Amino acid sequence: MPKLTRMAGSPPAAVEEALQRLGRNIRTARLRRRLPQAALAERMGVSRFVVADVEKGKPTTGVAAYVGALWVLGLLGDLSRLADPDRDEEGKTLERARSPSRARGRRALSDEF
Amino acid sequence: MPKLTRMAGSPPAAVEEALQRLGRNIRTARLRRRLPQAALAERMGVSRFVVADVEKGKPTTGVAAYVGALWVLGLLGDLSRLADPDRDEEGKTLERARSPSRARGRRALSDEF
DNA sequence: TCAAAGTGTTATGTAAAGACAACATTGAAC
DNA sequence: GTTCAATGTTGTCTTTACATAACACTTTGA
Repeated sequence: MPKLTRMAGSPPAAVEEALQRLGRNIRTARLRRRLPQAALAERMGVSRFVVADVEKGKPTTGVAAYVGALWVLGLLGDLSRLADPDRDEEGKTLERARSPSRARGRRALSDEF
Repeated sequence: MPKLTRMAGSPPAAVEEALQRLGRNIRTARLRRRLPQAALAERMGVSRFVVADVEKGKPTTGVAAYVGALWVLGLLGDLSRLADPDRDEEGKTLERARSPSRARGRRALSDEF
């Protein structure tokens, strides 16, 4: 990836913090299971450095590394509720009586920050 | 990344499905908000192709893209519960009366699948 | 129906993700 | 304390993620 995109290079504080917390949580779960980084890495099929990056919350690391770690640790279940349409109350409100397969027409979220 | 790691290249079905569902959920949330891929991408500071990849659940795409999309859509809150140590019951059980900062000693999860 | 906007697809170039290696540092077990 | 495994750090090399651009296809709003 060229130039380091804004999101990956210097993400907004909220995104950065969310990733760091996720990394810490994964580390906590790993330590509780008495699993060295290298062992977790082996089960994921990556090098131990990727696990270290995940635990640091590195934004440029691939999703598969994060999700794979959750999988090995048996914590994949929580992921299913992420952005769950059934729980997206604001989304349900915005979607007034229609489900288009493309985003056309006036945009609900066009310029509010 | 050389060779396309096992996790990123051909993830276990559970991981692949989890990513695809997440991608679909993000897409649903975007459509409900009447936001074209390009507009979401612009707010994230990436190209529209990255958004398309996220919605497909592409495993090699950076986490920041996924989390950034959730952020723009106002769905970052759900992420904080991912791998939450307080909710990791199995982890709490395994951690019998200690919190090491390194994984040493007999491993709890060493060869069970 | 039909035009315009949204989305998908393909191709090319570039900069970084991830592997691997070697060494330093840290902390748990004894 | 001492030892040794776990983790952090640095550096090189290969492969690929992402940007950009051009074009085809599809949906929807008028």
